Amino acid sequence: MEKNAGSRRGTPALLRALYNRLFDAFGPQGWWPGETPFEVALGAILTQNTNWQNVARVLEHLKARGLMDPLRLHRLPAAELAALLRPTGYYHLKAERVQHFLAFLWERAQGSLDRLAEEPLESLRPALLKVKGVGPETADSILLYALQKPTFVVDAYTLRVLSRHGVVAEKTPYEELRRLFMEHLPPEVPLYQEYHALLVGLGKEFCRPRPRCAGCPAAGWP
DNA sequence: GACCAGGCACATC
DNA sequence: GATGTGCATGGT
Repeated sequence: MEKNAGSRRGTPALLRALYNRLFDAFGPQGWWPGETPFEVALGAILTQNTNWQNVARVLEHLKARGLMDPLRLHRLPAAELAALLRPTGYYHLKAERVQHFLAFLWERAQGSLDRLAEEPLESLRPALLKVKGVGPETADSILLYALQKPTFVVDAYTLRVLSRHGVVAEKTPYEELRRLFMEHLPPEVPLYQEYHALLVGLGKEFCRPRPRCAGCPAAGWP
């Protein structure tokens, strides 16, 4: 157990303090980039282990081609879809994963993210996690940002920031880190969205693999 | 040319 | 259950 997580009593205050400091440093992030829930969900799959700039380029291209649409993408042959996804890397794999998600979306909600959002988080999250190619981070990103469900998104930045500051161990499992936030913060969608976005903002700018945390505004926290 | 980027599934021990 | 590996492009 790390130095701060050891005393659970102080954790809500720690998480609040970090949030406040990040918000002061970076301001509101207004995440996730994307005009529609479908675009957000697609972006969540495409950005797996991939630079967002590459994803953004593909999303714009899809929009320009009139393909930012569940039905049209669903009808696209796998090879054609893969070719469109090429700049995001792992493109054969991602084409399959997008098709699995689309199949799920049609089977479960007739292709409508609005209809999917009618389901409660408790049944939707396990269902999403059964879709091949949708792991916990992708599922939570779709739930929080596309479907407005109060679930916390953990990603590489979340773990790196919190472990560098001694809040958790470096190899803390996904579900444990998610639980840490959800047990100690009120289940508010805007708070969860903003917090995750701020952690990514901090991570991208200051908490990179190396050099370690040069000039980080959260230095000295808590 | 090496390293990195908003993971995930699968094989192996 | 923990660890290693394949998947791949584009920016720095």
